[in-house]
Amino acid sequence: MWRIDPASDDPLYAQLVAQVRLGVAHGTLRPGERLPSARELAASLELNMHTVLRAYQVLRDDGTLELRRGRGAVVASTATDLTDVERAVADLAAAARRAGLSVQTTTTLVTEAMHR
Amino acid sequence: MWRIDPASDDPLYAQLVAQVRLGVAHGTLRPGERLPSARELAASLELNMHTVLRAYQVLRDDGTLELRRGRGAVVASTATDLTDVERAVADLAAAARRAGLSVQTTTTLVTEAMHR
DNA sequence: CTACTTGTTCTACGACTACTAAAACAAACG
DNA sequence: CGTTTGTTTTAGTAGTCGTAGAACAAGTAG
Repeated sequence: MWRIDPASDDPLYAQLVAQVRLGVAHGTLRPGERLPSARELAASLELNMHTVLRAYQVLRDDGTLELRRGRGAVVASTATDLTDVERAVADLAAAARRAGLSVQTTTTLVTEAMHR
Repeated sequence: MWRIDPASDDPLYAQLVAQVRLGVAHGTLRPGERLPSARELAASLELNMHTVLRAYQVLRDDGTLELRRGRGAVVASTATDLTDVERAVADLAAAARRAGLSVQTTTTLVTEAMHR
């Protein structure tokens, strides 16, 4: 885990957010599991503590993580079954690729569909 | 068409990009059709010409539009059938909503799935 | 050919975001 | 108790977003 690309267009904190979300969605990160502390993760990734903390705070506001002083960041207990979603995602990816759609156009379509 | 929200978190040019992409995907904008000139659209939306032009340039680099001086912005001829994609998008949106996933997490999953 | 339209390029500015940095603080842990 | 860890504050640099004005080049239309 924790593959950060400083040269990416996406902000560093957003990359962390996406990775945690994917980990939780895929079951790699299980509810109750503890993530590295902000200082620890920042040191190992050669980032600033605030950058890591910002990602953690986004995920806390999102309901994905629970943050407490002295304990650190813990994955919240969501416990939803994502098999349907995973299959739908795979189907969409295949259809979009077949149609020659870009990733951006595809996510734009998804965002629009979910905003209704 | 052309509903811009200056208070949105998304940049103005990104909103324009998304709307053109959706228009092309849904068939509202057909290949060969001409979009308003950058100055014209900027005036009617009360934006700066550069903001509109930036959106047009993103779409040109994307292959969605063709830009030529004196003529303006024209929808490129892609002509792909999107019925499969539309159905897959609707299925995914339903599954994600059923699982209680946020729009962001869902698009993150889609992005990841298409990057493989 | 001429006049007009339209995209292209350049410089510049103010506002905001992203990231880093150092420090001090408060709550929970062992 | 001391340690760990998130929280908050202040500060600086770099980059993006949007606006603005101007000049330029390649097409279009008459």
